[in-house]
Amino acid sequence: MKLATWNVNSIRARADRVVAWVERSDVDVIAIQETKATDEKFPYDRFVDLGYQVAHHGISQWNGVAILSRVGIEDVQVGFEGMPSFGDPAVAEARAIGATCGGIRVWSLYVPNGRALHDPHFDYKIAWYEALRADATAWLAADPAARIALCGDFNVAPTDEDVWDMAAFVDSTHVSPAERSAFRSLIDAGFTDVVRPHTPGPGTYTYWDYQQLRFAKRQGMRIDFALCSPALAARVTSAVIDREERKGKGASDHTPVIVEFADDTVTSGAVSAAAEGPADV
DNA sequence: ATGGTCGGTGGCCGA
Repeated sequence: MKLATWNVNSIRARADRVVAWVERSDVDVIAIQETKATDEKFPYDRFVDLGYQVAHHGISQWNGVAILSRVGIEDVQVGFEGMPSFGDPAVAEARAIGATCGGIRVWSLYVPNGRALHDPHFDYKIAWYEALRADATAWLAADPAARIALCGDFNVAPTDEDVWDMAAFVDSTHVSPAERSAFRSLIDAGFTDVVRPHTPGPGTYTYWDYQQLRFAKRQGMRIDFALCSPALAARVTSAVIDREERKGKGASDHTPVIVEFADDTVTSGAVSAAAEGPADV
């Protein structure tokens, strides 16, 4: 059972490339961020044709999150309890969608960027983290055996080795103590970065800025994660960061991150040959 | 060269 998370940076500009990646990657569930599309403009058919069910939440040309699944997609939830709003007037942005896929509670999350250390967007980012931590803590408290995956673009490099050079990040966002503390609160709440043990650093990144030839110079950041609850983390067999997908014309500035779980992890919702095939013969 | 690129949009803004 394979689960991926990927900030695609526009699903319409990148539809062919995303479809091709999904097709050859053979993933069962994909959490997508930054679709940059309203629900009306999301290319549902491209993925339905590949056998996926689609849940998308987009309300403007900004943000936008989706979950694609071929193991069922139930109890879709837009946003989480207490998720902060932003702007004047304050609006709830399209940064979180959850769904249960094959017994796993999957969240596709696009954490606010923060923009600058003293920008109102930075306070929004910290508040967003705190609300997520509070809600995620409640989910685990309600069911300590729950299989939960918090997937997405967390817009924080949790450790110094998650950026190419700390000297380049003086007075920058993504590495500040407040942001790292906010990220760590999710870890402390019981969620594990299950990819890191399989993709050790330094130099292992999920994002390279389009500017300044960052990819060619191998100057990236590890900011995309799949944080799993204890019961789900225990079932991980491997994980990879698909650096190849960052190459070439028309690439997103983020790469897909893929986690593989033990084969019997899917517990319900799957429409498979095994479920449909002959029994008691 | 104190920025170099993208995407959505058609006013520059966001990353």
